[in-house]
Amino acid sequence: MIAKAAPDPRLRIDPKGAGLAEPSRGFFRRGTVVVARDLVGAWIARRFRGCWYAARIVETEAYVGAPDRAAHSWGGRRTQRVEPMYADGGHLYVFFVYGMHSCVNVVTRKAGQPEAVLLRAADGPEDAPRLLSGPGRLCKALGITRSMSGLDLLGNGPVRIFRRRGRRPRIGVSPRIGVDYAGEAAAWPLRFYDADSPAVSR
DNA sequence: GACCAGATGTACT
DNA sequence: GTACATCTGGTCT
Repeated sequence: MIAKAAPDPRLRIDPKGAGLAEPSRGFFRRGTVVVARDLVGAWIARRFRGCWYAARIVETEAYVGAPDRAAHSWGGRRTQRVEPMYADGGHLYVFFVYGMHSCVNVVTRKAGQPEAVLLRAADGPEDAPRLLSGPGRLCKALGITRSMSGLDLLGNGPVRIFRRRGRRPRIGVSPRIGVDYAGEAAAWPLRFYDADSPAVSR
């Protein structure tokens, strides 16, 4: 049984009026860097008690598997926690960190290739622009918990990704945040963000 | 801006 | 048993 965590009511949407399209499995099986870029401007949605809650992603980071010292799957590490990273593209990897925060990742590539995209921030409502600005806050506001790690984003699950046609955001690139321990990988330009969003940190 | 405490799961010895 | 983590909110300057 999946633990219930309520999303913030301000994120509630009408799924009929949203005009959003769901990407195919192939979208997530592509290279992790490309997916990380394309997820900026996409929407993450969560179903809770029959209602949908959603937010527009504005900041992501790519974690590129065994060669990436910052990734939990670095060196091919394969433990119970990181097992969802080895799933097929389009699954969810959620982990708990610093004793109090959850962080949500979208798994990329094919099964057995442990790469993923961390969702760092999304646009919040006007009266709470910081509600979703940071990986811990984003999880909290959408009610995403560790119990959802390993879920499939495609199909009929409670967490989904959608894309909207039209204007693509202006993308900025930088090294990843909070991975100073990762040696030379800490400098790799694997963070992508919407250069025009106020929810993006630093 | 810098600094720091907080709370605990996870990986490793 | 021990060290530390894909972070945040508060305080102080």
